[in-house]
Amino acid sequence: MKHSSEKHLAQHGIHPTAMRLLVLEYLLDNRTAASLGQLEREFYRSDKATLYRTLKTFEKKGLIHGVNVGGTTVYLLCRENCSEEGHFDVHPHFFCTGCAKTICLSQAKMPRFDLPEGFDLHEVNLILKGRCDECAG
Amino acid sequence: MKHSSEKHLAQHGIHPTAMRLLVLEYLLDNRTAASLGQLEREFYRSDKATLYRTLKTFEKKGLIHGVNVGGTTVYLLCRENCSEEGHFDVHPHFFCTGCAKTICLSQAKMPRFDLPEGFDLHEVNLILKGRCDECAG
DNA sequence: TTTGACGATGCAACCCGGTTGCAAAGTCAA
DNA sequence: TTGACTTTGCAACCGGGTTGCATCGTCAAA
Repeated sequence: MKHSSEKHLAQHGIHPTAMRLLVLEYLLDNRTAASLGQLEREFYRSDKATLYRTLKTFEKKGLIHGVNVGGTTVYLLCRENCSEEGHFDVHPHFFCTGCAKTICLSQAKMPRFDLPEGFDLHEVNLILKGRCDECAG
Repeated sequence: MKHSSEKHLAQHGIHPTAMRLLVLEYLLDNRTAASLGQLEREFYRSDKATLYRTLKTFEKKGLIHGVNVGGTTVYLLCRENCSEEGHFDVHPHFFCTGCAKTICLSQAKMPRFDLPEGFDLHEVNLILKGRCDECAG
């Protein structure tokens, strides 16, 4: 499916290089979030900085979004409606303390929050931690 | 009120040293969360490791709790019912992108979350980001 | 086909928060 | 006073994240 990944990149205005295709396909295949460290381990031949900049490019162009999970940032593919204009798929994420995977709870709605008078809400960072179905039990 | 801080420490089984009293009083006075970095700046004469261990001791003994805000951990005083046995004051926190202060929204209730089948929830990390009443406007 | 511009890559180095080992200093009770 | 235990200070380290810079690849204009 190299073709479709290239298209995917093109749709977000990202020049498709070998590295970028590899990273994108890894994210597509893997279905869970990946951190810079994971990518470093996966693509041990290539450079940290390149991977870092690849992720940053993807994020800027609205292809993935970063979630901070206890100190490190993991990246997940965005749903359709994100672009360079902004990220619009705000939803909770679940971090499994067993397998250390992070998954989107895209179907879960973000609850409403009542802030004190005069407060202005821009962003909600919601991480649920526990064990996934495979690790619980 | 040195006396009351000492009592505060004693209640949690913490030996009251000069450093610990200073840090506790700083936390009491300041009313917002403090990071290790902030403490380093505030008590620039003293050592990072000491401050670090002070915070860790406080946390372990249930006097403060740490909240991860975009990469760095900030610490806030706990409400009454925390101890070495565990932390029981789960609530959202608000991080102001203007003044970089973190405050407890202790009055706000943690919403319920519906997880997929078989998932096990242990901990909720909820950070609201935006501007506080002083920084908005 | 050559040249030049620009983007992508690799390498090295750095920053910063967090953390640990170890020796010195302090505390306290026997 | 001694010895055990705790706290502190110093130094060093670790890992994630980030940047500067030189090199390389690509592509289009000359």
